[in-house]
Amino acid sequence: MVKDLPISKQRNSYRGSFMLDLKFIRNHLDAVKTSLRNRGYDLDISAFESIDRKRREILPVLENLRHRRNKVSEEIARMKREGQDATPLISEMKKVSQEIKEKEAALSEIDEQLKPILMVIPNIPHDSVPVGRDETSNPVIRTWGRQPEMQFEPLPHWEIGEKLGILDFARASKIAGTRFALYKGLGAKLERALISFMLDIHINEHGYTEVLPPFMVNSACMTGTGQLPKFKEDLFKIEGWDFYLIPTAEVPVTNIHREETLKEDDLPIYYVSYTPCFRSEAGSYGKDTRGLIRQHQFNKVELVKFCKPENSYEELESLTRNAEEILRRLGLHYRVVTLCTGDLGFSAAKTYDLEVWLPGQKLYREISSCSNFEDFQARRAGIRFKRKGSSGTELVHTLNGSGLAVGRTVVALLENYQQQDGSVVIPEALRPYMAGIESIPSPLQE
RNA sequence: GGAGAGAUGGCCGAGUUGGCUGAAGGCGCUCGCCUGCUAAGCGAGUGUAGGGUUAAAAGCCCUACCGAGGGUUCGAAUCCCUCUCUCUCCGCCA
Repeated sequence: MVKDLPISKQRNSYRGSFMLDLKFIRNHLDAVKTSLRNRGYDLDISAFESIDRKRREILPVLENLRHRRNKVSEEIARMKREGQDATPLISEMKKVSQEIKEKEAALSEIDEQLKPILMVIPNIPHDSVPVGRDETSNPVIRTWGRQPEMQFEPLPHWEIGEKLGILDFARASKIAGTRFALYKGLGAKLERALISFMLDIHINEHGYTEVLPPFMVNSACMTGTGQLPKFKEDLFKIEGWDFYLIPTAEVPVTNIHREETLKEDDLPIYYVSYTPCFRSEAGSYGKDTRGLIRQHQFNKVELVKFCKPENSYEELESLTRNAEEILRRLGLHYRVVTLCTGDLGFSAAKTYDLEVWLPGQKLYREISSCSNFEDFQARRAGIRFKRKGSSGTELVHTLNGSGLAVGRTVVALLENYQQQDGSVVIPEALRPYMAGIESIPSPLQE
């Protein structure tokens, strides 16, 4: 548990860390360029280098001028105290001051050019990430369970849900529009049961601390986790405010420790958080238009970790296992794939997707995405830690993964547990959360 | 929405007739000493980031940072402006 964390307040969000990023790119230019090309990003080296060079020319000059100013100001103070005439020095310093102002303006202009370049460079994939162009190159690394055998033609979940009277898409679109759902009766209860079920397992068995964050965040948070500035179109923004609806709990939860320096003993930190998620789904017009798969608003239970760099890859494995555990308890057949370089998200260094089997649609569908961001988000958000007995600080590594997407879990349950008579069996593990009922009965049975 | 108060180092808390304060003092923490345990006591140290020096590190030098941004000035934690946040009272409200 974290207690009384000091908040370092002196920086303006990415200024201090901004430099580290710069130095790394400068020192590993070719390697950076190559790994970014693997994920389809073209880094303009010459533009970067010329701006960086200008910056490094100005900085020492500016610092020397400031040094001079500091020294002479001391001298002026001394002379005045001793009743001497400091007028000549003062007038000389006027010129120096003017020069400092000019250099400062030049430097900040350079920073303004550099910042947008740096902020849109994606993370560098981990060595273990397979090189590939798109999702067709994602290797399956393991599979659990098997496809259920059905003696009838399975229906897609939207038909099941509407027949059972637990999902109402028509009225949802009257209330809000397309890509929204209205859950009713046992449908609403099922969604709520899954949230509690997932939270309880992660809290009680996997050691996560539950948090319930704001569902709107400011732009500093969105920049910290990497949604801004590049993916503004995917977000819902509150008009007239610096508030965005969160697209995932990753954003508020990772930003819990923005601009903080944690103690070594605090790490690792595990958080689990239920939140609704809001996504514009810009650019996915006509895709998954039916059912619960792709909604503007959906529920998700999210796992978030902060850890020391040397542990982050084993933490990724255990986080992924924690997410898988939910599917296993629910008896849902799934597979785990590693995202290849071309399919990797902007901020991630490595990602495993859990894909659940959907018999109604006869395909595997992403239900969880578990990523290690290494220090990418920590650098942007200024999340550090201090090792015992050593001076200086280091960036933490951050990870997160869905544990699980709740709406898609409902989809999987409806499609995998549908019966010939139209009812849907509730898996045993979930029954305590459903007031003990064993199935959602078909209206025809009553 | 109206009226006030405030934001300083890990914490508490000085510093507001601008100058030698990166920042008194206390607490905490670290190391050493002392005390046959514990407590107390004594001494020293104790921010972050960037740049330079170095083969590297240590060390040393420089710069920046007293909520954020801008301004005045030879010089600002100290003066002015804007913003953010926190707190108190009144009103309103789930």
